[in-house]
Amino acid sequence: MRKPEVSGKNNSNINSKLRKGLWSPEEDDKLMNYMLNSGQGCWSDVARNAGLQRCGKSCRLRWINYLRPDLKRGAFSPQEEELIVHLHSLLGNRWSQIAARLPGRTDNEIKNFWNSTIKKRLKNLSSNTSPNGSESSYEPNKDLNMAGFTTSNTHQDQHADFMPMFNSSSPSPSMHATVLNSIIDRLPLLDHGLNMPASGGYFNGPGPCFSSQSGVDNKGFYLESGGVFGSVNIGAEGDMYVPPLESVSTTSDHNLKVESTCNTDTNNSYFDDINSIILNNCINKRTENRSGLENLFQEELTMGEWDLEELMKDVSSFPFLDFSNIQ
DNA sequence: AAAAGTTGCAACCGCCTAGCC
DNA sequence: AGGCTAGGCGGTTGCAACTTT
Repeated sequence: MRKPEVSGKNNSNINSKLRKGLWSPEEDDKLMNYMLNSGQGCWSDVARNAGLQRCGKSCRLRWINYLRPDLKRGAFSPQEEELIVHLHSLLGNRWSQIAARLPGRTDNEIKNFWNSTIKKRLKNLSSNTSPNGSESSYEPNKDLNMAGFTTSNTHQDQHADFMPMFNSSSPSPSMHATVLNSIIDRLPLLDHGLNMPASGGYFNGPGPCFSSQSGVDNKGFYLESGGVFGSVNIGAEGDMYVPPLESVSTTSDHNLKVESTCNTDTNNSYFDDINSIILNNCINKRTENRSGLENLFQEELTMGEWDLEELMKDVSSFPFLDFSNIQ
């Protein structure tokens, strides 16, 4: 944490007035009141109109990570931990994508949680289970990786974080990548207000608000205990409404770009089917053993059985997955 | 009780992309 | 096409709080 401070830049009158560091309760009140009354617009306007001597970016961050009314706060539940582990094994360090599937949680919160609690736990597990007990052999993602992704911790190797390992009999890596992306694209995604309309429509009702997305079928899922998502419940509320799926594909250098070949106009039944297959493959299996995270992590270390061959078989029967253009 | 070490997490930084002109 | 700006993201930092010695 940082002490509240005034920016030290002297070459700009504006910058020299901008505060940095911790937010005071008064600042929080100003931002909260402004957001509740006026809604989100341009963040630099928000900062100015709310009477805050902060940059827009700082206001945005404060709102998203701390002030948003739908934030859950508090410790992560075992179910949430489990889900984070699963999602991380699929998505890597795409914290925003992971957060989008955890209602009331922010990417920053999940990132911090991962880097402190889960990494530490895995490190301990790894040192306990490795033959030589050497800590230097610790590779977080590799330990976790039920899908067999190879990992690296270097910034430049983030691409590799998401590359599946293939044996000699596997189809081409690009085909697998396509399949993986189609899987990722179909993981349930929660839009908990990070992308609010400028009109302020976000505040039309109390509590969490899931917005619909234009251009995508609005069906979504309703998840029940023991349903599509197995026994994974999110928080005390239990059941979740999950809005339509959103593509995860990205062109950022930090992430592997895998072109989705999916047709977004796909018949809903395909979404239902593919989600059943995917979620049954990558989540339900893992929730069968409910005797605690230790077991879960141990399982991750020893099984790694996310059967891509089986998945290929399942997935390839869906016409919206067109592999014909894969090189 | 005090110093040293560790942890948790809020906030910043730098990079990237999209949109606008 | 190129420059500028805002928003978004992941990585990193810094420090209060907590724990250990």
